[in-house]
Amino acid sequence: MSLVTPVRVRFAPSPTGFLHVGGARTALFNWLWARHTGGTFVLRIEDTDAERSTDEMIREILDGLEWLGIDWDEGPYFQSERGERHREAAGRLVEEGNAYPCFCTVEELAAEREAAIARKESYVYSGRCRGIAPFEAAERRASGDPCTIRFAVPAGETAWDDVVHGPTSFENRTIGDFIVVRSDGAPIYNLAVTVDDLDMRISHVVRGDDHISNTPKQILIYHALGVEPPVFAHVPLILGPDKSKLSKRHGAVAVTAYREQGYLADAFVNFLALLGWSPGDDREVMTRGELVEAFTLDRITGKSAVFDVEKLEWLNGQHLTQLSGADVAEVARPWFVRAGIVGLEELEERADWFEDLMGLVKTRSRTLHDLVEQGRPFFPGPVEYHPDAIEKFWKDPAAADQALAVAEEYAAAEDHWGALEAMETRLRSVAEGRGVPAGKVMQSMRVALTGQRVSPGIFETMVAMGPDVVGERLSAARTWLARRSAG
RNA sequence: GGCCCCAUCGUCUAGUGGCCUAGGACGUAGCCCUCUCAAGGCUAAAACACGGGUUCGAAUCCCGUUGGGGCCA
Repeated sequence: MSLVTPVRVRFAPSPTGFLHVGGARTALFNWLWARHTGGTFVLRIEDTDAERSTDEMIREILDGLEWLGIDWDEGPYFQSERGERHREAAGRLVEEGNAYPCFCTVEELAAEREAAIARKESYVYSGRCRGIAPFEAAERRASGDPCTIRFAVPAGETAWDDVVHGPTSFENRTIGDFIVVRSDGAPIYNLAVTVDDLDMRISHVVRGDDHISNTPKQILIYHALGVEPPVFAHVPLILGPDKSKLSKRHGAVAVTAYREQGYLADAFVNFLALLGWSPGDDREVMTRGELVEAFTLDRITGKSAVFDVEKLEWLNGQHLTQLSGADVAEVARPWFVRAGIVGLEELEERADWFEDLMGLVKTRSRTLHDLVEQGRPFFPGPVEYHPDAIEKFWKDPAAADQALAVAEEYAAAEDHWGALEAMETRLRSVAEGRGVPAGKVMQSMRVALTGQRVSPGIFETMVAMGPDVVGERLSAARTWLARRSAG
């Protein structure tokens, strides 16, 4: 990799769809490389397909990038505004004999194709319009004869040293004279991309594997334009669980769907980075800074990777656990508000309490949804007893009630809220005095207080709820149990 | 169909000729911890697609086969 030329990379999505997982990873790799090298990350919107491109999709893409924390240094540039440059380049290609007008009609081309198929050969354009003399071509164009502009592919081979795949080459005869400008004057993708990358002084083109077959054409254009092509790195695709290209069939298409599902941007970025890349040591849970520091293009794998949601969940849990209570509170706050559990003002008033609460529930949660469900019972209001919890700890209502009677007696007498060890010692002695196993008391309390079978330690739970709520919930639980045995 | 890419546990990967009786992670199973569940710790099952070469030696290099994927048609 050249140390002389500054690193300039780009992400060039076409706004015909959302920012999907594959696109996000391509963007991420470019971004990581730019940040790692102190280079420049350019954003370019390839909106030349006017019919399918929408402003809505542009907003969606920018929204997705923003969520992931992928910021750009230049742009967004819009390819649609660069038609003039594309046509200039095409003109130069024609002038210098590297491209020529082709007057073949759709029918003629179809005939050529069918003939090739009949001969069991692969179809490439015959190149017969190449023979038309320039003056004749000019005359026909002037008279309004419709034509496309085709690139005159030379004989030989086009090769490059792909950072990911190593030496890669295509025989030029398999490429065929390809169209660079349509008959309506619109520049074709390969021309537009090449001219844009050239004008934007892109040093490394990092993009999906699906562009490999476009690369020789682009290299040919670079050479015809008299410049050295950039470095290419073709990143393998991301596959669904069935190993086909990841698509809507496999669930979420837009990366922002993962935001809604309760994943942390940092965890998602970490996960994406590990899909097709590894730091070379055994690290897996990595911060954004660590990723930037460790990222190099030559460590990208050549093999496509399956998107594994379970690993994403685990990673998210890891990131959640590593965050401080305050940081978790920061991201979790809107989730609690949106769930209708509590108002934002109240959360801000009880900021310290909420941070402590998040500290308690974060290790038990993998997503922000889990966090909400874990945190819900800590807010005032009636508790719903979860069937699983009843089944597991209140199977015998009489025994549960007996345990709760002990719990009530203990809680009423407890005056050292906050001293966890002392609280436990006391509960154990009260329970022992009543001949009820302490574990039984704690488990029954868990259901009474949270309605769930999973919660933080019972004493931490009590402290977080406070004596009043605990008292209320214990008696409510006994009433409920009594009614249940009666009915 | 043509061209191109790829091939290590179910999944993500380490591995660039000897350090590999193939390492880590997710997931799975078990154990420890324990008031529940996580987290944490320990353990187990689990892979070099196949066939030929090259080499004293191959997961690593070459060829072929098979399989998967992409692009074009």
